[in-house]
Amino acid sequence: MTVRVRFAPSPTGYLHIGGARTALFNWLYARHTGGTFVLRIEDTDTARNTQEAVDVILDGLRWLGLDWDEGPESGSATEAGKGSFGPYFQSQRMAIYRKRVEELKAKDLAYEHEGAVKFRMPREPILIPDQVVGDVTRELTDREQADPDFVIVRSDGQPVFHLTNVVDDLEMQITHVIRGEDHLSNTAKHIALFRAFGAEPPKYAHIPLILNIDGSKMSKRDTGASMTNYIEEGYAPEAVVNYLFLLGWSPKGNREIVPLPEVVDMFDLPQILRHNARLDLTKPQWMHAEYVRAMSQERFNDLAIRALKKSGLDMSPYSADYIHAAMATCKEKGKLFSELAGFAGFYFTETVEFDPEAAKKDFVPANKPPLQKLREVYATVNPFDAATLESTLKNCAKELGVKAGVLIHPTRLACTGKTIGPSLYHLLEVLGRERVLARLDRAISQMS
RNA sequence: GGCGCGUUCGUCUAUCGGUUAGGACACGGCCCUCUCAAGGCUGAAAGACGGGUUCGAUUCCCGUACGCGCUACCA
Repeated sequence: MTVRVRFAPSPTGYLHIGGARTALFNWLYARHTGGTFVLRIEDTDTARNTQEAVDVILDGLRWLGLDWDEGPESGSATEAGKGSFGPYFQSQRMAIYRKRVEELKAKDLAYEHEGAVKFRMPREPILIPDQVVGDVTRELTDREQADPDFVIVRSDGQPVFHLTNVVDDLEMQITHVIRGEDHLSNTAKHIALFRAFGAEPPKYAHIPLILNIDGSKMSKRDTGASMTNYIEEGYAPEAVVNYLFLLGWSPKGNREIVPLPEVVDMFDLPQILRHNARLDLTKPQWMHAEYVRAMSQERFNDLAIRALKKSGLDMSPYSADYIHAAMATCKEKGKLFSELAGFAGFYFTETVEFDPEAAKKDFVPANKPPLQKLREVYATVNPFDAATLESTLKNCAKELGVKAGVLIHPTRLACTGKTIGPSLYHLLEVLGRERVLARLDRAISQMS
C-alpha cells in the first residue's frame, strides 16, 4: 500500500504557522515513505473564499519549498490542477457529496431532519487508534447522550466539514490523516462515517498545537501566527522549515541545524511529541543567521537585493559589482532580510543621515583635526583596499598620538550614519575613495 | 458543565527505572575585537502537586491542579 497524505486547509486569508507545520509533517511523511502529498482546498465555507485567500496558502507552501504531487496549480477553483483525483477544491465536488449522502440515506444511516440531513451516529464509544497519541476512546459527551446524531448537510443544502472531509479522504484514497490535535475529538465522527460508507478509516496522527509563548492560543493577529510574517520579515525559508520540524519532533543526538534530506530520511510519526509547543521567535532568528552564513554568496545576493528593492531603495544607479561587493560585507551578520535596508542602506544613497545621538558624541571639535588628517592620508593612499586602509588608519592614529577609536568611530559615522554596520575597512573599500572622501568632508564640516 | 489530550530549565528538547537530569536558543560574566555580530571559555536556570508500585522513580499507575482542544446547520 502506497502512502497518500493530504494537507486540507480552508482558505481563511492566511496560512497559520500551525497549518504550515501540519503541511510540513505531511510532506515529510510523504517524502519519507515515497508516497503522495495531496493538497486539497476546503472551500465549502461559502462566505470568504477568494482566489487571493487560496493564493496565500499556495504561496506560503511554495515559499517553504513544500511541493505537492496532486492539487491545485493556481488559486482558481475551476482550473483543473494536477493529479487524477480532482477536483481539488471542495466547492467543485458538490455532486460527489450529494451522491454520498444519498448512499447513506439508502442505507438508512442518514435521515432528513428539519430540512437538514443528519447522520446516525453509533451510540457506543469509538476507539481512535492514533499514531501519535496512542489509542483514544471517545466517550459520548452529555449532549451526545441526548442526541448523538449530527448534521451532515445543512438545511440550505451545504454539506458540512465532517462529511466533505471524510468523503474526500475516501475518494482520494488517503491512507494517513496527519492533522492538528484540534480534530482529535471529532475523529470519532469521521471513523463512524467511513464505516457507514463501508470503508476502512485511514490511519490517524494528530499533532499537537502551536501556542503563543505565554501558552495562550494563537490568533491571526499574534506575531508569528501567519506565514506572511516570516516572508515579510525576510527569513530564509529553510530556517523556518528547520524551526518547524524541530517543534514537536527531534532527531537523535542533540541536533539543531539539520539538512532537510536527512530529516526526510529520519522522519516518522510515532516520534512526534504529544504536547503543545510554544512559539519562540528567538530560535528561528538564530537559525536564520546560521543558514544565511552557510548559504552561497550568490543566493544571499539574490535574496538581499530583492529585499532591498522591496524596501524602496533605488539600486539602479549602482553597478552589479558594487552591489555584490556591498552585500559581501553583510552576509556574516545574519540579519533578517527586512533589516538589511537599515543595516546597509548607506551603500545606496549619496546623502547619509547621521544618527543624531552618535553625532553629538563623535562629531566634536576635538575629533576634527585627527579626522582631517585621516582624510588627507586617505586622499592618496594606494591601493584603496581594506588591509591598506586599516594599516593606514592605525599608523595615522599612532602618529597623532591618539587611540584608533578616535578615528574609527567618527569615520564609521561619517560614512554610514550609524554606529553599527559591516566591518569598517571593508565598507570603506566598497564605497571607494571618492565617496569616502566626500562623506568625511561632510562630517568634518559639521564638527566646528 | 461533559468528553478528550497534555505537563522536564524562560523557550525548544534529550532521558528506552539507577544520570553530578544532557544539549540548543535566549539571558549574565570573561576573552577576542574597528562597531554590531560571529567565535572561545564560563555562570545562572527544570522534573506542576499529592499519593501509590518498586531496593530505587522525571520515567509506570491513580488523584488533584493547571493548560489546550472538542462539545455548531464553523472548518
